[in-house]
Amino acid sequence: MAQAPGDPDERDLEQRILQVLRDAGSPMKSFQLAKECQVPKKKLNQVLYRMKEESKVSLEGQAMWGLGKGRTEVEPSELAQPSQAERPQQGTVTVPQEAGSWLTQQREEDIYRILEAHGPCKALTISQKLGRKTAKEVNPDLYAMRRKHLLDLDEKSSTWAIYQPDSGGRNPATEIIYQKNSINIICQNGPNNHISIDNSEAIQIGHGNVIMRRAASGENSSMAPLELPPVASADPSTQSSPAAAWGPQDIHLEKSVLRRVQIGHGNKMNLNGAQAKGPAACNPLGSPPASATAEGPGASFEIRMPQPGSSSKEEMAQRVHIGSCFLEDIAIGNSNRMTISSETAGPGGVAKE
Amino acid sequence: MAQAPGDPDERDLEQRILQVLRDAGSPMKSFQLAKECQVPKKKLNQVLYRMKEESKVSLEGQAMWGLGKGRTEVEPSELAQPSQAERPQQGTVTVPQEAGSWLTQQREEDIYRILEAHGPCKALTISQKLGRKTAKEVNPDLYAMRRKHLLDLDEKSSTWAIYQPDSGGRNPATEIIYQKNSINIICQNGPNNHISIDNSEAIQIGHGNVIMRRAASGENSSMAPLELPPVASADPSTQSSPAAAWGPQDIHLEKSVLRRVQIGHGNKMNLNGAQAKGPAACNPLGSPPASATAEGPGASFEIRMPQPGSSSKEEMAQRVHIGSCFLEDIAIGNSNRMTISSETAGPGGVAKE
DNA sequence: TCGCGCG
DNA sequence: TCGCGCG
Repeated sequence: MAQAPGDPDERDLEQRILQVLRDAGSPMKSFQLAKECQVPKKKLNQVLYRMKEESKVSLEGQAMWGLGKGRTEVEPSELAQPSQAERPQQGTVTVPQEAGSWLTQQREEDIYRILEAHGPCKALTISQKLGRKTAKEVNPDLYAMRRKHLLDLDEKSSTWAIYQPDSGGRNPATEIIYQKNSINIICQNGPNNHISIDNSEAIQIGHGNVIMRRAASGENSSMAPLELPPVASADPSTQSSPAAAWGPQDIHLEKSVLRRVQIGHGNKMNLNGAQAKGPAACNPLGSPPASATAEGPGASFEIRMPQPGSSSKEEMAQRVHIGSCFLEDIAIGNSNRMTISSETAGPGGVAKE
Repeated sequence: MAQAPGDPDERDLEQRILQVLRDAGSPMKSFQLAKECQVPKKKLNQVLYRMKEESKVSLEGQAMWGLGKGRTEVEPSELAQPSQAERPQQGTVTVPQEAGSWLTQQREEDIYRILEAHGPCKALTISQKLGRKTAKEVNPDLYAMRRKHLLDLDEKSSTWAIYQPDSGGRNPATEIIYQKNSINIICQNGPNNHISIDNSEAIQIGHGNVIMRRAASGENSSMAPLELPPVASADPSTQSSPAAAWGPQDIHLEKSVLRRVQIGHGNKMNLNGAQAKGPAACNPLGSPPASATAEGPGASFEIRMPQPGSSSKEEMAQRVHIGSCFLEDIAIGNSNRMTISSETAGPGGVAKE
């Protein structure tokens, strides 16, 4: 059978590989092994991967090889019975189960921390911060970490970053409704809707919300008071709102500047003498939020969720994600009320009711 | 330069590739192309990947090639200026930017739906459910979807599944609960809880919480005011909120600046007077806004998890993640109330009452 | 299992 | 850029 190497050259190479790995005492990169054994890397890999199947060697990281569990030509059946606590008999220290997985773990944590501290960067940069010289030295780990969904590679810029699973929609469809207007009414009936809002102000998301805004002083209310009368009539005595009718919410906010926002059902918001000022949120991300601050009355979204059966089975869920946002005076939920009475909003401003 | 193919064979092959793709009218697998062009796949790929750099072809899925954006030798500079609305002049229908990405999208959605409905399965199974015969036919898409973190491959069992980013901790190290504040009450009973809060102040997470804040003047009360009245009973008189109706919450905050925020159901928030500083709100992304803790009364977390016995079953869950955020006067949960009466919180405070 | 183009 | 073993 092809069980045995068959080719004498391969048998010889196999022994050389084992010897080199034993001498090294630690896992080695395949290119180093190829150099030591004086064979082309392709030939080496052919043998290495076969030896891996036979548990003679193990693949620690990408292109990183160590001695496997079976250090000699041991029958798998023999290994199956762990006899006693008599394992570490051939040197090789201890290393119970997974040969160099601890080292792999350490390397991955190092990489993770670098990306945490430094932000996205190229493989070469990561390597240098680890005291290495070439991207090649970290690429195996990087790609392995991508496979584990720890990292993400932007293939256009060859930039690695910590993978933020929330930033992208789960579903590959990922519909995005982009809004930037003064008054918007969006009705969603289907499931899996996704709304992305950017740089907005005075927002209501949900059912039957009300914003009462009485912008005083300032600019004479450059864009009209903005009053949004009760929508879904969800105001039967102010509060006895039948929460049962409300549907689930899945809210995802990212890279946004939000002010005086209500997200939920049956909310109310009273703003007296609002303060549109502020340091324009200091641009939390990078792209300028500038437009939103134009002190327009803001945008208003009115979202109607499925309401399949009316009652709340397991549907009454809220999923909220807020990332890289600047939020101020926000209410997210059901039956919220917000009253803001601020005077002397900005510096110098002395608004007396 | 090596810009031009140079090798006449390659030029010839290139033309054949383009002709075959044009005749086909849709993207083709590279092995099909190799058969049509009668060249080894390696040679074909060498040319295809070079042509890809020149935008003559595009890689739709893995090993799936289509005609690229630049159907001829168009200089990138020419494409850079979109002149007018005069784009689609070279035939090839419209297809503004991405050639066959729509097909890719369709295939990915099909795969996603199969895994959604059927649960984890092997590539062969997926292929068969798509009406194909071999795993080979879906593997390119599967691996591409793994790279996008849409799918996960269990390499031991060769099983594909929809990637659930929540199931594993982000950090390879493991879960970290990091707390460093004056008042912390954390109760977690449910499984798979994960809480990460950074640089917080006056936080309430849970149901039926109340924040009463009346920060007066500058220093004076650097740590005291914050009162946390009864929580559990949720004050039924005032609210009569049927907590049983409230559903689970899944909240994720990250890299955000939050002020006076309520997240939950039936909350109340009263703010009288000005708000805290301003500039601390800058830079929510880069280095942590450590200043937030400077003189804040600390953070308080009150989390009520599933409540095994009483009301709803396991539904009454809250999942909250807050990371790298600047938070100020936050209420997350149900039936919260927040009253903030601060005057002249800014510099040169002049406390009034 | 396969995506592979690799110099 | 590179992980590549590929039959």
